[in-house]
Amino acid sequence: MAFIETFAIEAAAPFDFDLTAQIFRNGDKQSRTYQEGVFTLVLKLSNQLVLVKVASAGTVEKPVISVDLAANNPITAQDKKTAIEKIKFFFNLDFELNAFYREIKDDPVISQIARQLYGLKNPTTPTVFESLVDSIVEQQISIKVAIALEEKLVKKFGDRLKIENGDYFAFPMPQNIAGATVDEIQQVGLSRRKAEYIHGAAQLVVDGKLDLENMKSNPDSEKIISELDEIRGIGVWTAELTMLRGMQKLAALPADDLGIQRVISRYYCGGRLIKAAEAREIAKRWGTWKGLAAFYLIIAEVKNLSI
DNA sequence: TACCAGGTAAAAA
DNA sequence: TTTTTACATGGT
Repeated sequence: MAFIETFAIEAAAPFDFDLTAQIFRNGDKQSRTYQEGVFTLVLKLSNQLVLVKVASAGTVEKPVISVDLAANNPITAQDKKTAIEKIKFFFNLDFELNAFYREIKDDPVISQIARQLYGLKNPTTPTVFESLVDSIVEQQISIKVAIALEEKLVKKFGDRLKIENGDYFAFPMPQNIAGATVDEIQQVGLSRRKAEYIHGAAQLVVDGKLDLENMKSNPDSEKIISELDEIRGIGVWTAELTMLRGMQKLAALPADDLGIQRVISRYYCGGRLIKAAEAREIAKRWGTWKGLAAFYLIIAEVKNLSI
């Protein structure tokens, strides 16, 4: 018999939960997905795994989400508190999107896209480590291949939660990865190099030599990039992607990314090939929200929005 | 079939 | 110092 906690969380308006959660609609049902209005993920809390289900319970202008926690052991007050913090961070619930919309109002291209994607937020990962590992996996390979490899990684090394007649998996902890051999990591289909990178990064976290969570509160982005860049297997692209996706650093723009170059070109340069420097130049007009603006362009491309 | 896809480190020039 | 290559997998 499972232990259940149900409650609601208010979010800063505007926020379109369903639009935001849509990027998970093809996600793995056993770890993270969005199906029929319900977003599901597994969180590793202090003493146990918890299955989290989130749905919209409000409107874009009066956003409220309902949260349903399910676990095999009693859910403590501390567990509930941590879960709320994680969910708030995951969807950036306290972030005021209007600050972004105000900054871009003089750019007709992005502001028109923003009108069509009104209330969209940039979801993150429950831990920075998860974004870092995902970013390494995604180096050089297509996003579809990367997702397939990430799913295998989660099921091979992530902790399993058996609940409600189903099996669910949390993203592997650093100690799960560091405790495995490079051979075992490579077996999910990664290159030898990437298996070494991921194992090495996990080992640094376990040894206390790399405090990824602490980087969230560091306002010096250049410092974070240079610190991550020193780690084997992590370059500027991986560092910036990790900051944008794992730390809610919405100013971070992975300008070396071919996909980001493509969407910037589609909406600003008529589709011709552009380089990172040109992408960064165009991004200057987005001020401190470069990464969030790029995220809007990516979603606009996926939805094939025109301006 | 061969080539490419949201890079990086190491080798070669 | 700058340029080229190996890397693993799945889609086209």
